[in-house]
Amino acid sequence: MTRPADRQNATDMAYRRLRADILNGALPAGHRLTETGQAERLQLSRTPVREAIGRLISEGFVERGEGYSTRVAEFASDELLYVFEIRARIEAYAARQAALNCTPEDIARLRALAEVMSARTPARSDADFDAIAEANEAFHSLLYNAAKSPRLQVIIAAVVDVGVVAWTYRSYSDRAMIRSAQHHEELVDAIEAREPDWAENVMCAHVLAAKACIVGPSVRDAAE
Amino acid sequence: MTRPADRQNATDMAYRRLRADILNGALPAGHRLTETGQAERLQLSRTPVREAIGRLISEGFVERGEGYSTRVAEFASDELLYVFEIRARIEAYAARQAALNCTPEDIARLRALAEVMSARTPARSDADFDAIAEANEAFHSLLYNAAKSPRLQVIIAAVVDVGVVAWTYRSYSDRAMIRSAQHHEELVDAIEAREPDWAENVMCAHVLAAKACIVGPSVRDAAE
DNA sequence: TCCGTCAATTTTGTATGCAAAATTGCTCTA
DNA sequence: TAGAGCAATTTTGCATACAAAATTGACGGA
Repeated sequence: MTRPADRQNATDMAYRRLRADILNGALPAGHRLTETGQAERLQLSRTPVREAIGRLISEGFVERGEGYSTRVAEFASDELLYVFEIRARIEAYAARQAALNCTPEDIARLRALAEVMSARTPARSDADFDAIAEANEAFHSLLYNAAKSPRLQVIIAAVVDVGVVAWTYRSYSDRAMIRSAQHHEELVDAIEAREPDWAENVMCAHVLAAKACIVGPSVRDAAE
Repeated sequence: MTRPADRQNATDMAYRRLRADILNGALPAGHRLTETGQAERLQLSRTPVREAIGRLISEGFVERGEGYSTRVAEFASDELLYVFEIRARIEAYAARQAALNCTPEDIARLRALAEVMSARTPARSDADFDAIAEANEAFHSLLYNAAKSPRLQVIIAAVVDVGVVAWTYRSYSDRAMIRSAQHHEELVDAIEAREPDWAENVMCAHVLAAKACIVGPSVRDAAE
């Protein structure tokens, strides 16, 4: 068995599974990772696991201490604040580029996703939450892809996913959820109007609003 | 020989050498990379070279096409513009954090570096150019480290180094060089004054000025 | 001459072997 | 019993072997 049957290489699979397990908490911060141990758990040899861990280290999800100590990275609470600050800037730029470059088809798809979110807001059931989260992810992905910059993809992988560690719409109040849905609609309007400044600032507000929902008002000013 | 004598592992060495060769043009954009070929060139086995190439791919310096085709990534000319736009935002944020977090020792070191640059400006010899470039790199590194965020390090590796592909002070006019030196001094002043907004905006201007020097006025508006 | 087909070579993906460094834990001594 | 020292195990880093996929090139037919 040199190649998994599902037409996808083992390294990528190991990377995705490890990252997913870190992000969803199955591998909690501080947990020790050994190549052999994970290889056994994922039913792979050391090589793909080793490469996956290498990528996760270079992206900051995993840390190497002194000696043979490889652990899931801890996120200092203010690190999460920084991440949102960086996200606000990067995603605002992506929105700006989208306003300049989006095709009409892209805009139609964005609008459809924004409407899904609005229709389900405020969420009242697990199905609502899941549908909103899914549409939200698709919305933001579409936006990143509209700014056709490989560099932007790398950055977003490094930053956005980290923010997601602690992220869930379930921590949003009804007001925050309604506002979030309105932000998405406003973004589409700004992009359709080809107003890069508008789009940029709405997106910036959107991310900073998310930050406030996640970290809570009590520590809101700690980063500054 | 399992460990190179110079107390540094082979994977990191391969990564640094490959990246350096890409950035300085020894491995030009579009050049095909094979694991075996580079392993032979760098006098290493395939494993560390493979891991290094994997990192370079995830950072966007190297691309995999269809099939067995692995090449040094091409930078579309507008990609370089995007990179400067992203840099302006990220580095401005780093400067902001520096204004908030720098220690007095950091500030003293920044000032010393800024003074080195000013003293050599405008550059009249290769020694001047080299000294300025070195001080400039040290200055910016110090700034990134002041914002103690691992995430920021990853982003900067992915973005800042790319901008350096085409970068050299030699393409600066005397006026631009003088302005650049003044920007550095102003940055230190803003940081010392603990004025995050001032630092942020000076840095933003600094990067956008660099963009104008690199890409030239003729294509200055192409990104927008 | 040009094009299709097939075999040889190249390249990548994965597994595994081996050595060095680090950790662990056991034993022996005081 | 507590602690120091040493041996066994674990873990990582690198090299290499092997299989599958892709490329290349040569050969033959039209």
